[in-house]
Amino acid sequence: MEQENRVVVLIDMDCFYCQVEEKLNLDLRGKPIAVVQYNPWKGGGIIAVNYVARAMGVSRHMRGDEAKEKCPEIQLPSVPCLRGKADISKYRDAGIEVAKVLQKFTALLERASIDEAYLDITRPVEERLKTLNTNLVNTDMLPNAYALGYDSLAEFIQDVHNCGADSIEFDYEHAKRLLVGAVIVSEIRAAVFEETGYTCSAGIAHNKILAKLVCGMNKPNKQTILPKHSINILYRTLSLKKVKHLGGKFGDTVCETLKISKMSELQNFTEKQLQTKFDEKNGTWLYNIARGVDLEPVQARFNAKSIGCCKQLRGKSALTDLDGLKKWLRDLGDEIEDRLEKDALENNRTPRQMVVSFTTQLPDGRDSGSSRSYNFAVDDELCGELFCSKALDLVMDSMEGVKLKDGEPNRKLKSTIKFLGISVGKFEDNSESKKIKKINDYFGAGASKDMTEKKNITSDKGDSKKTLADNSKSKKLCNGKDYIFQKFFHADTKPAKNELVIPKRNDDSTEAVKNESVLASTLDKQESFFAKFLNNGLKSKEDIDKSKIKPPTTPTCEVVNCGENSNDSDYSSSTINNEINKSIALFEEDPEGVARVSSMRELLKTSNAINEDTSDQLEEAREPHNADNNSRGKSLDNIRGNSNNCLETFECPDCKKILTIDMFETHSDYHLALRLREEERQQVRNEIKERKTVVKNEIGNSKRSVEKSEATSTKKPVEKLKHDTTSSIAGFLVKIDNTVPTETCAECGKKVSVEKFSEHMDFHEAQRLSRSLNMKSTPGHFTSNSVKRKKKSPASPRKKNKMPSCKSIDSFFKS
DNA sequence: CATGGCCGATGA
DNA sequence: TCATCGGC
Repeated sequence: MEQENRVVVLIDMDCFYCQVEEKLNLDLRGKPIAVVQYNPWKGGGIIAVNYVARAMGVSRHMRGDEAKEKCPEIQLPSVPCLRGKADISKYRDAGIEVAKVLQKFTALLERASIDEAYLDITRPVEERLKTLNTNLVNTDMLPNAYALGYDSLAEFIQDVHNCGADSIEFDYEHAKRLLVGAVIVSEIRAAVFEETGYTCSAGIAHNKILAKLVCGMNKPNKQTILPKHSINILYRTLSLKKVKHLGGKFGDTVCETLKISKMSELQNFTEKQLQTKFDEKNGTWLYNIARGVDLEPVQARFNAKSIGCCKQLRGKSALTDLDGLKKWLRDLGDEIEDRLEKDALENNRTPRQMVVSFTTQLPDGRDSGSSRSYNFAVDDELCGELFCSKALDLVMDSMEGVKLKDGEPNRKLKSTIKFLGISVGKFEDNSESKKIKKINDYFGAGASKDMTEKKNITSDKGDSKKTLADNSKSKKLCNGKDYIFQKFFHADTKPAKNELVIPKRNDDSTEAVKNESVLASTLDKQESFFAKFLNNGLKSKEDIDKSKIKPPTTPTCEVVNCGENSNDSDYSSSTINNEINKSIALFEEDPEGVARVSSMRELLKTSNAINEDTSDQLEEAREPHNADNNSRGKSLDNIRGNSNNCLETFECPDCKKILTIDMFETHSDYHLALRLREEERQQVRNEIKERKTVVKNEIGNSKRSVEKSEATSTKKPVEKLKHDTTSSIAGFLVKIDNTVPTETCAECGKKVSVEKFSEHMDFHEAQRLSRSLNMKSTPGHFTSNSVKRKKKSPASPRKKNKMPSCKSIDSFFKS
């Protein structure tokens, strides 16, 4: 699964905002429409145009009034306004709805924008190859699909069937995978349509940039394959500026300094030449992309790393006084509060930082942008009021306050503000702090004392003997580990020897606030549970052995939704990403694993395989480090080391990763979550299959098929699982027998048999974890009244020559 | 006055 | 940490 042989897909929703409006208002269907915002002035600015309206010459960059001239019957639904700003929340929600469908097909999904997502389906393709004979793939399985460089898809399929015998350049193994990928993408797009009613287009290639490039070649509601041997055909006429990252100033300088304009011309330069003309990094990037190579991995990211809102304050609305500034900061802060509230419910996370940014008019007339950040204190109440007041502080600070006039505390600002924005980011997972809180509660009164001790340690620069190893809470912490074991394995475990230090988030407000910043910086370094799993998991046994010499570093992970960053990482972020991909790949290699219900039970059986030797060696390895922690920084590192490296390790029976005991809970939940998702994916596949047969049956007997369609599509997902309830993880949720005593789950309201209750709670735990992994595990739902998909093979005139007519590739793109 | 409001990445 | 860029 080398980077060059991936199957990467870009899914792009067709004129998304228009589709959302059409779904919400049936009157708009089939009519020419454009979505506008701020309609008062010249009919508002157009932000989306549907294809009916495009055919009549309406485009973006037009005002509503212009569109009306071009197309008098055009409908102009308007983006609602909230607090004086355009409110795009309904489109955001729609985007999430779509992404949730996509996510059922692969966890390796990167949401690139509100309506776009990259999918790495390399693994699913390999899986499908085991059961699907590519020679049986035909155009009926690929409606609305195209292969670049071919006049018809059939010719490309024929090439694959012939193993590309006609052409020397033909990379059979790769083309075969793209073809199978295209079959999967057809299913994905069908599922999106079935479940949401939205159409989308897709590009299928071996990397992100190419997938993005070809996605736009056939729209709407179409998908395009880019076989390797067609890249040069594409590049011959492709403007360099159409390639992602080259659309801006950098692209301009590349074109100017090299005196080129087409992508293919970039191939005339050596890597060295490109590196000297630009810099090393850009040089190799250009060299690679000129040959269709882009190694950028698809990141597993569902949620945005930041949530922000801003407002352009042009002309008269520019801010000149303090009241205006306050008013807008309050509105922006309130919007952030609203969105954070929703985000916390959906994603179980909290931001650690806010940034306020603004632009002001300089004396010379030029605009100047600035931004200032604030890290939330532990006891900050994250509300609009706080955002507003902190933002005000930051703005005032960097603008040197208000200008005073005539003794009166006047409200004139030093310079007018033309743009204002607040955003929050650096998210931290709530489940982690909740778990920590739970453990703290378990420790009882000791927790608060521990906190003060820790504060002293972190702030006490010179004192090296106060390591965490020798304080009195060691015993209690051992009990805490037992507690974790008992909760998740319902079994007694032997008392542990090594201490487990739990980092604490909850502050004791009665304590002095002096050291708050020190504490905050300690928390800066705190990793999410999942990050710890990943970073520990990516160490092989050999690495652990090596760590006898050098204490293990614990790189933070920036791929989880918390968006952790790390400066002291030994691993590049792409390496970490690869590890995520691998762990997901491991899960995908085991589709039958669904049958094994309780990995927790299995883990219990094998949990005795604790490697005491390794842990002892690790303990030794850390000693010299402990002895040398004079500086505060070292002391902090030491705390991290203690909290992250619980010293007993074992091998996960599911994925063979070496784990530490504190990762037990998280790791088993992780596997459970992955299996659960796989089950969902299978459900989607079965649904699609079922629906296809239903459509076929419809031809023969329309009445009967309607009944069947109703029967299959209106069933609740849980009921659908009944037939294989014994082997299914989702069987946790199914009440098998009415006579069995049940208990109502406080979390989801479902009735669950008492016997299965603990497993049910585990399920919720897994769900929470799943959320923290950006992999939501909401059961698939098929609307019963959604329009059935009509299959239609593209009736394109079949030409003899394989090379396409030399129409400029640019002409495929909308301006 | 006139793409505005997003988001992510990067380099110093 | 902040400024700037790129793209939807």
